[in-house]
Amino acid sequence: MPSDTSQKSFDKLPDIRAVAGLAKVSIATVSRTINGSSLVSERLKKRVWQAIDQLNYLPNTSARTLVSGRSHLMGIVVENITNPFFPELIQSFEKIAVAHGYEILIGSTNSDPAVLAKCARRMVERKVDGVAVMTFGEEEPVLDQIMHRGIPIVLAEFKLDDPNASTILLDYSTGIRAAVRHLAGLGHRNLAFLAGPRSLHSALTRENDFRAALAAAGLPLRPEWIVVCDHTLKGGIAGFEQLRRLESQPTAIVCSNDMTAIGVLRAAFLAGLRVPQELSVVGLDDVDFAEFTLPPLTTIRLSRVELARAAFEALRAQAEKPEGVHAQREFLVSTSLVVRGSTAPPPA
Amino acid sequence: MPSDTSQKSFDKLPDIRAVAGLAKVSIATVSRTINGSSLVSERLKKRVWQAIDQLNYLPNTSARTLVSGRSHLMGIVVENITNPFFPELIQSFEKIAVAHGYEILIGSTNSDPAVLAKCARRMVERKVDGVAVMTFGEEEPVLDQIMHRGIPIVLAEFKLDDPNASTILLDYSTGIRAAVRHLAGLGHRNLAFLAGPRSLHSALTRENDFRAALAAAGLPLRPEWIVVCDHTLKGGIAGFEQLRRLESQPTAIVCSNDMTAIGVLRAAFLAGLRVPQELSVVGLDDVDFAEFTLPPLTTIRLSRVELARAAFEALRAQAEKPEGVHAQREFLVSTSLVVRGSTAPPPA
DNA sequence: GTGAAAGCGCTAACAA
DNA sequence: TTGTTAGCGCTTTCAC
Repeated sequence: MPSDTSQKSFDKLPDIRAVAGLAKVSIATVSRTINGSSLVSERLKKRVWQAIDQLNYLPNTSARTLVSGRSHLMGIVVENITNPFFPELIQSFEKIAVAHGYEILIGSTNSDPAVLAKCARRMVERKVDGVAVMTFGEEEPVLDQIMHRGIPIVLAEFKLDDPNASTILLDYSTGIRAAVRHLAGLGHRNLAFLAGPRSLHSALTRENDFRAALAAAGLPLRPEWIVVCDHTLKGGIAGFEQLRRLESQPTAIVCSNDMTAIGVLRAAFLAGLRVPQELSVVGLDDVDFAEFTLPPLTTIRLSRVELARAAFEALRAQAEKPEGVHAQREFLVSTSLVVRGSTAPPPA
Repeated sequence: MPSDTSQKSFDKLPDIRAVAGLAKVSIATVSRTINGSSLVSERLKKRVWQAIDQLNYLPNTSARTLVSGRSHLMGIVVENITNPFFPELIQSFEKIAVAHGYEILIGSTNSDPAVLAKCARRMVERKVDGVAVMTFGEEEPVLDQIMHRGIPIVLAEFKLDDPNASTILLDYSTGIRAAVRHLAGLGHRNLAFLAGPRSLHSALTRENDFRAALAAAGLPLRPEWIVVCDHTLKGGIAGFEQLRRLESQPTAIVCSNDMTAIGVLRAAFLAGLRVPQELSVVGLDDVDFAEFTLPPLTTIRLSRVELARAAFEALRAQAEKPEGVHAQREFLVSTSLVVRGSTAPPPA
C-alpha cells in the first residue's frame, strides 16, 4: 500500500494541504469551506468536511491570524485583583467572548503605569481585535499605543476622542438614589457615606451621587459623616471607627463599594453593634459573596454581566464593522438596589 | 526630504524588515537581537534596539508562533465557575504565567463533556504550549486530542499514562487531620462531616481522609453524621438541616469545602444557633472570602497559589525540555489548617 | 465554482 | 559574526 492517504500519519499533524489532498480539491476550496464561503458547491463541501473529520484536522490560528490580521482575541485590562469585582468581571467577559468565538487575554495593572504599558504591549503583539480597559479612571497615554495601531478600545467612565474608542458610562445615580430612598422609607434620617479614594473617578462620582440623592430625599448632610476610605475591607473598618468617634452617630452607612461595607459589617460585629437592628449598612457592586455575608448585604448592584456585555459588544461592533465606519459609541450600564438583610428600621 | 526613513510612516505598521532597514542590518540580525541570541555584536545590537525604539516596533506573535511552533500560551481548564475556588485559581495561574512571559487561555467546562471538547479544540487551534486540566476528576477521553498532538498536559488528582502528562497530587490528609486534632484539642468528641458528591474524586478522598483522621484521633464515627452534600451553599444548608433532624447532635461540623461551610454558617444563624459558641464549623479550600464571613471561617487551606504554581511549572518543564526528554512528573500540593473564628470549645 | 499562486512576518538552516 | 533564503499554514486575489 502506498504511504500517502492514511488518516493517521504519525510524523506530521494534518494541514490544509492534507485535507485538500484527501478531498481531491484545492486548498482554496478547503479554506472557503471552513470559512463558510457561499461559493463552494455542496458536493465539494461535503467531501471537504469528510476529509477534515477523517484527518481530525484543526486549522492553525496563528497562520489564520497572520494572513488575515484578525486574531479573534479580545483583551481585558483590569486593575486590582484584590477586589473580587474584577475577577467576576473577567469571568463574564470571558464567557461572552467564548460564546462569540473569541478568546480573551487578561491584563492586570495593579495601578502601576509600567505594568499597564507591558499589558498594552502584550495585547498589541498578540494582535487583539479589541481591548476593554476596565481600570475606572487610571487610564494613561499608553493607550495611544493601542489606538495608533487601529485597535478598537472601550473605556469605563472615560471618553477618548478617537474614532475607534467607545465608552461605557455607569449610572450610579439610579442605584444610589434607590438606596437612599429605601433607607429613608425605613425611617432613617441620619446617613453616613464611606467614600472611595478621591483620585478614582468612579469613587468621586459615587460620592457626588450620594450627596445629590440625600438632597433629593430632603435629608440633611453632615460633612463629618462623609469619610474617605480606600475601597478595601481594612478601609471600611477604619472608616467605621472614625465614624464611631464622632459625637452624633448615623443610623445607616452607605458605602462606596462592597469591600468597604464588609469591613463595616466586621467592625460593627466586633464593636458589639448589631446589624441591621442597631445599624443599617448598604454596599455597592454586589460582588458574588455579598449574599454570603452575615447578615446578607443590602447593596447597589453594578452588574458585571451587563458591564462585560457592553464592553464586548462595543469592541465587536468596532472590530467587525466594515472598513472606515466609525462605530464609536456610548453605552450606559445602570445600577439597582438589591435589598437583603443588612438594612432595617433604625432603633427607636 | 525623501519619504523613506521617517519614524512615523502612516500607512503600515513597522515590521522586522523596517527595523532591519533603519538599522542597516539583515532581518536575521534583528531576529537574533530580539531573541537574545549571543551571536550578535554589541555594536549591531545597539543599532537594532535603537531602530526598534524609534519605529516603536513590536514583533508579531502570530508569525513567531507559526514558524517556531511555540505560542507562549498556556491553557487552563476548570469546571464550575460558581465555586470561587476556580476564579481564584485562574488568577494565580495567570499571574505566574505572565511573570514567565506566557499568556493564558481559559476554558470552563461546566461539567459538560461537549464543552470540554470545544475547549480542547480551541486550545489545540491556538497551539498552546500546555494545558492544565483542573476539573478534579471529570477528565474525558477528549484529552487524547491534546496529548496526541504532543501538547503537555497536567492533571489534578489523576494520573495519565502518557509521556507528556504530569500529575498534581493533593494531600488533603494533612490538613484534615490537623482540623480534627484542633477540634479534639478544643474538647469536641462529636464531629460530623458534610461530604461532597460521591462522583467527584476529590470529594471522596476528602471524606475518606476525614474518616481516617477521626480514627487516628480516637474519636467515634457515627454513620448518620456523614452527610452527602454537593459542594454548594444550598447544599450546606440542606446538609445542616438534615443533621438537625437527628436525635443526637454533633458539636462540630467539618465540611468538604468552604461553600458548604458557608451554607452551614447561614443555616445555623437562621436556626438561632451561635457559631462558634454552640457549634464549631470548619471548611476546606480557604477561598478568599472565608475570612470575610461572620465569624471568619476556620478552614483547611488548599493554596490556589501553590496549585497554580505546580501546574504551571509542570507544564513549563515539559514545554521547555529538550526534545525527547520525558519530563513527566508528580507534584504534591499540601493543605494546612487556618484557625479563625468559627471554632471554639463545645458548650459545657 | 474552482484552482494557482502570492504573500502575511517571522525563525532557522545554511552560506559566507 | 552576519546575511540569504526557504518555508511555517493559511487567506485571498486573480485567472479560468
